[in-house]
Amino acid sequence: MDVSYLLDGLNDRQREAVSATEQDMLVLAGAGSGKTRVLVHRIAWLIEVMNYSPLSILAVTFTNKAAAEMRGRVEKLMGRDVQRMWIGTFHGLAHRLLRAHYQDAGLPQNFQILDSDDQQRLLKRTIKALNLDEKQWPAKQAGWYINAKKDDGLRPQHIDTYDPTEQTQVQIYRAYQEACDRAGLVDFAELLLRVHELLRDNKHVREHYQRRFRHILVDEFQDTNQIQYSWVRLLAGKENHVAIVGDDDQSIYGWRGAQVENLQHFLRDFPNAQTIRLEQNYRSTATILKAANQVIGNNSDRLGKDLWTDGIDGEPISLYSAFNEQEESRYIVSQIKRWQEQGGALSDVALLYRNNAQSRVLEEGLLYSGLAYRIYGGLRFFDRQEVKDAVAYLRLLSNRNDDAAFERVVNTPTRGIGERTLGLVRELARARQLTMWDAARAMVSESLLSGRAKNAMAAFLDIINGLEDKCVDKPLSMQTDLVLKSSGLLAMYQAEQSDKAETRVENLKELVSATETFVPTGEEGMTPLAEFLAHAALEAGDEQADAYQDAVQLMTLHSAKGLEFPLVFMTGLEEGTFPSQMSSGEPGRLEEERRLCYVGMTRAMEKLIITYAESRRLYGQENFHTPSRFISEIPSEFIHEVRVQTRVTQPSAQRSRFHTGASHEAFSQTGFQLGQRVLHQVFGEGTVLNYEGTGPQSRIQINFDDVGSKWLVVAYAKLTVI
DNA sequence: GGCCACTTTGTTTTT
DNA sequence: CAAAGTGGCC
Repeated sequence: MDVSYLLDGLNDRQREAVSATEQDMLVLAGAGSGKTRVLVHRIAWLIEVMNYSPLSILAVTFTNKAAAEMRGRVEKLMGRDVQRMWIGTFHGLAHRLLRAHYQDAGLPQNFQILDSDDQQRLLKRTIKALNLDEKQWPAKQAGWYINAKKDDGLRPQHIDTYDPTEQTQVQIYRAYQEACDRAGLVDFAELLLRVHELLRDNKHVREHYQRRFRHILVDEFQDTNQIQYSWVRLLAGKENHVAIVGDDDQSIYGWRGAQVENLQHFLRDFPNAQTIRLEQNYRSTATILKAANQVIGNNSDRLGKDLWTDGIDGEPISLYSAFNEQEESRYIVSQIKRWQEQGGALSDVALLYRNNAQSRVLEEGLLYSGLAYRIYGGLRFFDRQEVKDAVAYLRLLSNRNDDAAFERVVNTPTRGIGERTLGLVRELARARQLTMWDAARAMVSESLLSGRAKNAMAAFLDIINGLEDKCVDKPLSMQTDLVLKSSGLLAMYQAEQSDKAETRVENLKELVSATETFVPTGEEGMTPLAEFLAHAALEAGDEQADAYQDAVQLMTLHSAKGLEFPLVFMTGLEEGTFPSQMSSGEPGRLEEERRLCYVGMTRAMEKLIITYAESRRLYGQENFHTPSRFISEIPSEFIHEVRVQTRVTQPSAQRSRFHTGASHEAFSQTGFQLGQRVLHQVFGEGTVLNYEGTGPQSRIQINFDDVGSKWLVVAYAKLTVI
């Protein structure tokens, strides 16, 4: 068979990785070096040339999006369906394994997945039940602690501490885990940890999968945590081949347990592994690459890698110093407009920022100028309140012991089961080690509740039981429809008088159509409902946005990883914002911020524009910042400073003269706006920084490109708007 | 049970 | 500053 198409168009390093003989391999893939391409071709090579069955290959990614893209590209390249091949996320594969081996993993057959929101609620209740002060022991921190321990493979009994604070955290961890186990609930970290324990402790299961998966490929390996890596090692056994792809310079998730060190550990644990570096970049201009290389070069302990391109130098990186975040936004808008006038598409433009709070001012600027935009990172479909309510009913149908679902819907819509009644149920559940459902049943049958509460609770139990009878042998979409109607959920939202309620009803209907289009795989004795519930938990779905609209893309630097755009704005490059205040002090954290900067810069294909604001409002307070250290790490030869902002020498004195809000409008009546570009006959071009007074006596401060900042009387200055 | 006023608390995100 | 959460009151 002619397999040359598998190597066509690849560079030498890529070919080497694709066609490597059977051995372990570390592919150090720089940004834009064709990493996914190599993975996809490697999989096809193993099947077509090495004659491996698609079933003997395991490919793991972090996000559903990456997994879907990989599967799609493999299918396209090979021209055949690889549905049965295991390509998925760590969590998706863990779920699949636990469903198949629920008994060995010590789980009930109908276990449910707990998302972060559910986990938070359950923790809150657990902390309350332990009679701990909720102020002193916030559920958030407890969750953070528990997840971190699970990521490190630790159960409560493994944690030995004399620190009283940690002892309490372990106490919460233990109580929370007992609650999960009783209810058949598995949180995200638990999925991974359970599979790790399953493979570690069950020789039979482990050997089965070791025999099956001859080749294991892991994408974005720098993002793996301890437990994910030990999974890889367990599945690899002694005989299988592991290929990992990653980039230590793009490790930006250390704060959530990812261990870059895993790359070094891999080289230690797989001593025969071949290292292949993909350093040729096909994305950015040489200028952008050189600048990014310089920045990341300031980090220590790198595996070492230098991106290069045989492409053009391209334009210099623009650096714009704004006076405040409003003016930063105005400048960005003006540049986007210029891009658009030159024929550029809006969807080719990305605005990147360090934290979500920064998006607001940018958004306002775009809105004001009428430019279409799309913000990433909003609420996703299955995260919406009304959708979660409906799903909780479905979960309860599937598993009565699901305490998280029970608590969510027992009084939604309100049916007279208040906090008092629930308190009694919780008490009984704790005393008898029952789930909420069983405790509620006991309270009704043993008449432990007052008449009214008893009736209300009995009615709720009847609704759920009655729904089950109605749903027998019905298609999933009809079950969902029945749930919405019988529970009163739909009626509740329909009755609500707000603009929100309308979209909520729409979302509930959307949920029904989602169940209609959902195609169950019919796997290992799972009901369509069970499969759908897992799908809802593991893939929270896309945000509801018109992806096809030509719109500017706004997102955090983190969510930009893996994407590319012809024109990229990196905004808010100020000390304290980026690098973030939180990362100061710890060198490790600062290096992660620098990697984030590297990730941001390497998103840009043609043009990179970096902006910062001298002053920025944060929590209602105006703060002055120095430009980010990352700016000074870029050699000046690659930078074009659009405007040299004269340093504000006495910030507090200067600040008192600033005008905002209503007076700003009055100012614009004079014909000028802050941030506007103007021309003076003697001083040349400049930008309006500030003003004082109104009418003929008003003075205006202009920062001239050539001669710096000056105060001029508007009436005499003879300024022209550019 | 629902509404209003008060307090608190603010990185980065996927599963 | 503004959103989210809490607590008191009817």
